[in-house]
Amino acid sequence: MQKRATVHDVARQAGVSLATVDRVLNGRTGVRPATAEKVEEAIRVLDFRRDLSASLLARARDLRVVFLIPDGKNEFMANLTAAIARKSRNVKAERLTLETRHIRPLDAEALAHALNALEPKSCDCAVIVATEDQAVHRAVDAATRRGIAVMTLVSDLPGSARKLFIGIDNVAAGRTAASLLGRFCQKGKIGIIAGSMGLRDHRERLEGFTALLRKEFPALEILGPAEGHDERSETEHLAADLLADHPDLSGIYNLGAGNPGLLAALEKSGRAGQVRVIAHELTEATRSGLRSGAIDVVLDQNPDGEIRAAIAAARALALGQGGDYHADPIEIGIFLRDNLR
Amino acid sequence: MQKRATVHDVARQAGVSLATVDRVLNGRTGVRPATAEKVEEAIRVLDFRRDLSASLLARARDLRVVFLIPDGKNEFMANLTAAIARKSRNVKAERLTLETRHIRPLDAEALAHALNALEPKSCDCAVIVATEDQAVHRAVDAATRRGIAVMTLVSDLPGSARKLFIGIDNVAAGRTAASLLGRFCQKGKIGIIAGSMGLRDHRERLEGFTALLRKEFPALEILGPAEGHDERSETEHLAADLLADHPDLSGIYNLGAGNPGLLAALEKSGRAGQVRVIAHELTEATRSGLRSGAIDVVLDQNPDGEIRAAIAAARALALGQGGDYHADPIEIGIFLRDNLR
DNA sequence: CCTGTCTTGAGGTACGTGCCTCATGAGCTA
DNA sequence: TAGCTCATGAGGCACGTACCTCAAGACAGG
Repeated sequence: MQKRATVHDVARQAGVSLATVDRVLNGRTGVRPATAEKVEEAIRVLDFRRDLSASLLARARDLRVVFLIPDGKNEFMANLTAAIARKSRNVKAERLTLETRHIRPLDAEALAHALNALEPKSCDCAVIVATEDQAVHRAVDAATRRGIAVMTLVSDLPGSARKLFIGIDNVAAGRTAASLLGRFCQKGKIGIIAGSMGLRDHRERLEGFTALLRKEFPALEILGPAEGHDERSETEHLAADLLADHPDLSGIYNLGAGNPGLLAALEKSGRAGQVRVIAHELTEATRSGLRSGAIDVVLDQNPDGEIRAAIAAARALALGQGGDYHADPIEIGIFLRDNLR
Repeated sequence: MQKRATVHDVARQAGVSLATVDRVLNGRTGVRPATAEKVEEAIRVLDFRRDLSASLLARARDLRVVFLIPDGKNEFMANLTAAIARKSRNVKAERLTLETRHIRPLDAEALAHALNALEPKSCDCAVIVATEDQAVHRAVDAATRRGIAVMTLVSDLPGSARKLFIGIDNVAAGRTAASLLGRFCQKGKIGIIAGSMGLRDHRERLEGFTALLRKEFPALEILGPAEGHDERSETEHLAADLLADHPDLSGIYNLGAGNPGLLAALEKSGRAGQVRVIAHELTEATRSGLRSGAIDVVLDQNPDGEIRAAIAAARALALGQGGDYHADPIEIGIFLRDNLR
């Protein structure tokens, strides 16, 4: 078995000193491009990889990962925060520090401001739930230039300098919902409730859902989407109207939040368990809906898995060779009453 | 923020020397029980945790994890092996070495022999796909006594000294299959095909499936289980007979392997796409079945996730304080054509 | 008392990298 | 040529743990 190459080997191979290798590896100034190229060539030849253990040990400080998570009553975001706190305990022994900062939901300015406030001295990697906005876009690029690796979580910011997106394929999630609901319902109408068409993930789910349902189950009539703004009472009204106006309603797909409202409407209509319902994210509300039979299927993002992936990526990105990291994709969790965890 | 306690702090707190702390931490001989207890008390008081980075760095050798995987034509096991190889590249930089050794399938003696051959000098942790057998049981216990942490993968060995089981809840998987198939099929007969009732995971799936189907969907009639011994041709015959004998067959649950045979039978009968089919494990065969519509749902164990969990556990178990490690549970992956990865 | 065994202390080196200082030399400008 | 900047080399300390040697003390049995 081949022994791993060390910085010493790289220095020898490149014909330079340890100090120069160190300068190149850690992006310090004072190296001629030609010399840097020699070092990089040696790294390639030897397939050198920085030893993570030694690297973390030698740094005085831990690897710091800062999560910028929307605040508020959104239970899914609270689950994310809880998942971070859980992981935080386990990674203490691995020289990792996780920090969560809460941002006002949908406040792009606040998010950009928080990003700009991060200093590379106290933050190696930022993980944000992105809002699609120019100010955020600029803040991501600026942070990247300062040497902070930025990753997007749940909601992506394509085109920016973010190193990685961690989240599910929302178009596929929509298709999956349609595929299940189509098999569940032979005929009748399917009502769609969304949070807001201003949200990228909601748009993508809707797109996947309607495209597949139209193509594969043309017998089913699509109603909506109605926008409940992820709000309990508003969602309840929408669902109540759907149920009242359409006695032949056979399914509901709620691709946003506001599930407590949906459940209340189902309960009051007396048709819970008769109408097939698919919702998103395992929460207190959706779990109890699954148990009671009011909800048939919940599609979930698996916050723990996402946090785990973010941490793994942070380790690789902050200390690794950079570009070539490829994360395991986050799978869409599908939960029935019978495989609730 | 509190600075992490080091071995020096432990020594001071316990009123002993560094050497003694080292002896206790690494299980060396020559420490009186009373002294060891003082050290352990200090560890508890300070909440000391061995620094993984430094620990791995100081050891001359890497942390070695050996996987004992059944050989043969089983595509799922091949996927496991491939997942190990994939991970192996990524963990090189983290002072981890993964090794796969192949064992003749269902050969308990061979498995026990391989376990007994492992030396603690060259193996910190063994991961086995357990066969339920006394010899294996004894070999697991013996390896544990030699200082090798043993974990079971996919198939458990309850009652042995194995530190952890990594795999899905097979009873829940069976329930999930029943829950879906019940919603898909309004009436008619459901055929069950198993590999072998001698396999623990197959028994558990069957148990979960039949219990839930009887309770929640009493209108559906259960046929079987028939045993196809995870074999292509045998499974094909069973499926062909089911289809021929029961024109009102509305669903099939294959809880074992042998899916190529099942697909062939469906194809020849001309009823692919009309009979609802649920199978296990994403493989070449089941993927193509999902794409063609012959299979509706595949329940999957997620080999990559299992290997990831095994590695995380190995790190924690081989170097950690031991007992208090708790792994994330492996989720049952549910795949339709529309969320195939 | 002596001899042997067991327990404990003291101190060192090593692992691979990060980060620091200081010296040296090359190349430039005035 | 003197004075300057920049590129590079040389070397050392530090991080926290593993593992080694050697010596000293405790305590036993004879």
